[in-house]
Amino acid sequence: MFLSTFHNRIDKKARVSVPSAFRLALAGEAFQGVVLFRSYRHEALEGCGLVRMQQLSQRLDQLAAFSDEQEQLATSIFADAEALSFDSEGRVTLSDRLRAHAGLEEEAVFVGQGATFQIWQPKLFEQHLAKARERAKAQKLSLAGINLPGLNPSTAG
Amino acid sequence: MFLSTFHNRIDKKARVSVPSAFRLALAGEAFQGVVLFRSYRHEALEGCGLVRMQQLSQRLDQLAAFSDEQEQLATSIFADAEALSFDSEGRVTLSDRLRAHAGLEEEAVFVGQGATFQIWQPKLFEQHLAKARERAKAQKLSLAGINLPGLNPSTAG
DNA sequence: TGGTAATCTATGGGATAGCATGGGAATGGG
DNA sequence: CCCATTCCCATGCTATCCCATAGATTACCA
Repeated sequence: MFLSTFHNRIDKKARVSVPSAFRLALAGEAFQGVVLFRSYRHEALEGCGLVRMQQLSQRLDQLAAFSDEQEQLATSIFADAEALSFDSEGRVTLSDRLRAHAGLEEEAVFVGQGATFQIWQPKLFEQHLAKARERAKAQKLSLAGINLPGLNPSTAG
Repeated sequence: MFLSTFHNRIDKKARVSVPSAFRLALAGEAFQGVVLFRSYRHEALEGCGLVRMQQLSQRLDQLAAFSDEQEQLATSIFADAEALSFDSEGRVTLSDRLRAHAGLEEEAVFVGQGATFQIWQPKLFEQHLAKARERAKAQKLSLAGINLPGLNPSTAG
């Protein structure tokens, strides 16, 4: 599981430490590294382990229940994705293409999303988070019967 | 289950003992620690075990991969949550971010909420409790038809 | 029943290991 | 032969581990 947010530096060689908590979440996988691709919705990167990408691939193969749009989306993700392995210190090197898309220069914010994570340029993430929080608060999040204290007003005691 | 209220000190290293009763409630889980996040509704922290978060993550993941709502919810919930493991004495270290949100300095009040718990700054909790009691009194709240001696005035002999 | 010993919880502080970070050396493809 | 990437080592900081103490409660035994 990817939880919390971490704030790391990108050095002159475009290397950045993947937070140890995230590395721990991937410790069981054969491929020691992360898969990164450009978010189609945000000026940010999406990331996960290789295992998840494989599962996604299988689901696409077996199920034809996806819409054309979704299939296209998935295809573009696979085409865009890069598998980056950890160096001995737990860092990965970001390509120019990835950095350009997310506006990454000297700092990166790693954002846990449960099964996946995102990488943001600090200022952009600040804006994004403010918006997300506001909307979440306004909408009384009640998706799929999810009931979380502090999110659903109805659970007040 | 998290029951009762406990009053513990926060030391200079921002460590605080999680009440042994709460640790006992989490004894069966693989991850020995707690997940904390900032409450939306209060100037306080919400807490639970990692298992609860994983269940949430799975439900969210199955629901609608790549949907806007899914992503927004994931950001609101998981980006803010921190998984803090117990040290050998059953303490956790609070981050600056968590402490700032709840106004925590030297003391913390752990408040059982059943499936979850809260952490409050003592004075703020006192105020919160007073308000909650007042409201309950005014509305003569009953728990959805549940008749519990000592809670429902009407049952008094 | 009373008194003492043992245990557990909460707390504090010092030592140590791990993490994030930076720079140089070796490697290999163009 | 040059440039870019990867590997390896050094460093400061912080978090974690480990030990010590005190108070309270519980267990035990006479």
